[in-house]
Amino acid sequence: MSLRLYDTAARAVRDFTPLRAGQASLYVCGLTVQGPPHIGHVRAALVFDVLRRWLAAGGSEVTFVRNVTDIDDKILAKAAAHGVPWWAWAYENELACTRAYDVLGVLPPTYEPRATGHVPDMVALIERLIERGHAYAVDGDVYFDVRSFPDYGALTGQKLDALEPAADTDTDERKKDPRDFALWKGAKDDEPETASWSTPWGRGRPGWHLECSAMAERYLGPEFDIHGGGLDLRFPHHENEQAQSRAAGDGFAQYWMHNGWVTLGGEKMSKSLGNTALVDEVVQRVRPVELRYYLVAPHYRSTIEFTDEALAEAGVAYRRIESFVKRAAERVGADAGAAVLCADFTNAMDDDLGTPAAVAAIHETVREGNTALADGHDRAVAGTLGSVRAMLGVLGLDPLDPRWSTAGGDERLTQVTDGLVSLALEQRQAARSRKDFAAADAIRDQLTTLGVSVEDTPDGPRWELSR
RNA sequence: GGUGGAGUGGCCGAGAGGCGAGGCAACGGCCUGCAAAGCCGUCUACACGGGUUCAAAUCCCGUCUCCACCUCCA
Repeated sequence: MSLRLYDTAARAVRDFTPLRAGQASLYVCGLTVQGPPHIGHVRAALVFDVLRRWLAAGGSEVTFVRNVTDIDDKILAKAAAHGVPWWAWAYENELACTRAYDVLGVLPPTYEPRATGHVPDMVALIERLIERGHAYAVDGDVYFDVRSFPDYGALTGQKLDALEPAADTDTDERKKDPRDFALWKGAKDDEPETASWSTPWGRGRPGWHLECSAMAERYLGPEFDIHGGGLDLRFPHHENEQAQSRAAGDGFAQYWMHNGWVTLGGEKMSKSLGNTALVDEVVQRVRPVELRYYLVAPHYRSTIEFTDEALAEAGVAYRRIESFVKRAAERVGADAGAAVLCADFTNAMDDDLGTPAAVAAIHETVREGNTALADGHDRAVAGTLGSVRAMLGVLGLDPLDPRWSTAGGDERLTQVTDGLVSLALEQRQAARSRKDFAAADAIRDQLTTLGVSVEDTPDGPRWELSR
C-alpha cells in the first residue's frame, strides 16, 4: 500500500500522488505570533512534523514551508496595549514559538518565511488579480471580488448566499459584496508608521489571507502538493487563499489537510475562553517527549481533550517503550539491529497517518522484545530494538535521540553519582548473597528515598533516577 | 439559517458489515529472597429507537446530546 491522505477538499481519503515523483512540497500555516504558544498550537506543528518525517522515510525529498504571520490586527492591538513596538511584540512571540517547537522535537521547516518580508510578492499578486478582474481598489483598500470567481466556496462547500453576513463587513458599503475580503488594508491614522508599506494603492498592510498565497507561490511554485493547517483555517482563510491563487491563475494546493483540536473542558483551547495550557507550563509537569507522545498518538483529525490524567497515562505508556529501548540498548548496544519498520506500522501510517495503529504496532514489538530480553535471545533483542527505534524515529519519539537527553549536567558529577550508587549496590549484592535481606532492602529503601530506583535483572541490578 | 465533525468497556484511544487494535487501571498466575520490571490470563464495549442483512459498533431512517466554522483563531 502507498500513502493515502484525507483531502478536505475532496472530503475523502485519496492516494497521494505528488506533482513531481520523489518530491513532496508542503505549505503549512504557522502561527500568528500574537502570544506564547499553547498545546493546541503545537499540535498542529507536530501533526505536520510527523507527516513530513513519514514522507521523508518513504524516500521523498520534502520541501516544507511554514510561515509566520508577524503583522495583523491583534499583534498591533496587543503591542499597543503593552506599550511596545508591534515588531518587537511579534518577534518576542515568534521566538517563544520556535522554542516550544524545538522543545517538542519539531524539525525546523525547510524555510520559515515572514509575512512582512514578502510585501512585493503580495503587491504583484494583487496586480495580477486586478488585471484579471478579480479584485478592486477602494480608498486605499483592495478587495477580492468573490462574485467574480464562480468556484468561491469550493473548498469547504459554502454557498455564498447561505453565509451568515458578518456584522463588520456587511456594513461596509464600499464593497461590491459583503463577503468580499481584504487583500490589502489601507493604513489608518492611529496605526504606527512602521506598520505600513507603500504600494500603488497608497500605504497599507497585508490582508491576512494574501500572505500565504504569495509565499507559497514564491517558494513552492504556482502549484504544490499539500497545504495544511488547523480546522478553523478551512474557512475563511484557506477558502480565500485558494480563491486568490486560482483566480490569479495558479493551480495551488493539490491536497488540503486539517488537524483537529486540543480541547480543554470540552471546548477549543483559545485565549478568549481562557482555557489554554501553555507549552511552557505543561513542560514543567511532564517531560517534553511524553507530551509529544500524548499529542502524536491519537489520530491527527480527532479531538484531544486535554486532561492531566490522560497526559499522565500517556507518560506511563511512553515509559514502557522507553524502558524496553534502554534495557535492550544496554544489552546489545544501541545500534544493534536493522532499522526495519513493521508492516503493521507502515500500513497504519500509509492509511492517512494512522498513528494510533502505528503506536499499537510499536507496543506489540516492544512486547516481543521484552520476551526476547527475558529469554536471553540477543539476536531477537537486537532485531526488535532496531525496529522499535526506527518506528519511534518516524514519530520523533526515539528515547535514544540525543535531543531528549536529560543529561546536560556536570559530567564529573554524573560519574561520582554513578560510582556512589554502584558502591551502594555492591553492598546490597553482598548482603543478598549472605541472605541478609533486611540489610539489602534497607539499602534499596534508602536509594529509593534519594530518588534512585533499583531493579534486579538477569544481568544484575540496574538503576535510574526515578521520576 | 448554512457547512463540517463527534458520542466506543473503569479510563485513554483505534476501527468502520463477520475475524476481541493498543495502552492505562483492576484482578489472577508465572518470574523474584521480597520487590520492581517483564510475560501469560481475566474484565467482550460501541448515545437512543426503528430498519436492511445469514451477520451491524460499522449500512439506512429517525431521535437525543455535544463540538467546530460561517468575525480573529492551530
